[in-house]
Amino acid sequence: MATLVSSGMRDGLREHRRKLTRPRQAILEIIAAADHHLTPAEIHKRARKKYPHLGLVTVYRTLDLLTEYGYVQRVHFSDGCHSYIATGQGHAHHLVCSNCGRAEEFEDCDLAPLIASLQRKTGYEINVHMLELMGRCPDCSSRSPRGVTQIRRTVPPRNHK
Amino acid sequence: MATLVSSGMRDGLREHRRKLTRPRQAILEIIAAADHHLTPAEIHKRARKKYPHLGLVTVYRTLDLLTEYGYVQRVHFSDGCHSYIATGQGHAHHLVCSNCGRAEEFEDCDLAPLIASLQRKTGYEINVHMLELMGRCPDCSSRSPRGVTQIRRTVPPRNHK
DNA sequence: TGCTAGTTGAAAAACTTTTTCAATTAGAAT
DNA sequence: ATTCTAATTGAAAAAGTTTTTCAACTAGCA
Repeated sequence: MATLVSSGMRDGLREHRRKLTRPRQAILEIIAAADHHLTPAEIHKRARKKYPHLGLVTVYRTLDLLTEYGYVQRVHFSDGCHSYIATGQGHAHHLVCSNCGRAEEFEDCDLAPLIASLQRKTGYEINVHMLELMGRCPDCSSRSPRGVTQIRRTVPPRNHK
Repeated sequence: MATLVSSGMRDGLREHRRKLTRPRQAILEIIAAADHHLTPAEIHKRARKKYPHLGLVTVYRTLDLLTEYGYVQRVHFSDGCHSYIATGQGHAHHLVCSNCGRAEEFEDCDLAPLIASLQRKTGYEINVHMLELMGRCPDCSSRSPRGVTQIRRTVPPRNHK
């Protein structure tokens, strides 16, 4: 598994004359192994366990690189902070559980009709979109139907700043 | 016009036992008069011309308040920065021109079918969404069809940070 | 006119993200 | 294996935005 990550990534990086370093491996492995989105700080903390030397700056740089090459995706939050999540195949958006942080991916094309209709109505050439959806996942919904008791919170509730 | 802004706002604020102060008037007037989204820093700069004492902290606090009560809306950018724009009637999203910053509003209900379909597919109770669309508006498109020459740029090109 | 809760501004703090730069290292060539 | 070189790293500092603190101030009501 770690091998898959590494070999797939090595090839991808080679095409761009980029190197597969231990820090980069550590970071991608953390993200690939996570079951939900992670902040740069959290990624740093986790990756340090495997590679204690790792600096936060490298995490940021690596996340930029991985995002650019499509290995991970940025998740935007309304407070302006970002989290990162491994990329599935060809998907582009996430529906994140506001309680446990679990994320479902959905396809870009679900948004296509809306964009097409708006382009027609407004005359804009729409080329960038950012969509984030949040809500309670089925598990969290059934565990606390009133939204009061929160049984397993795996995501920092508030400012992950 | 300024009167309309003030009187409408005074009533709204009174309901919440909030005061209509000079700083708040100045800030809302700036946003209402603008033809496109403004960053807190830009709002601060402009509002200072009318009310030189104004501190940036007050701008942030006022923007939170105005957003909460629905007088303005936050526009999210992928770099994590925010801009603010006056709220139209019942609209909820914006399509922002990446060249000149002009913004079109479109209705929340345009997004409803997508959300309904995702709720059905995933079982999530979706209660928060954030959608930002960007592209070239018709004017900017026709002025520089190749996207090379940019004739009137009224928005800071890059990091408004 | 006075009272009081709400508001303000300045300074400092809190954070996230970026820049700089000397030291290090992966990967290709030898 | 060894060498070479461009890419990469980490530490520190800088750059930004946004929040917190707190004493002074003020809008709105009695």
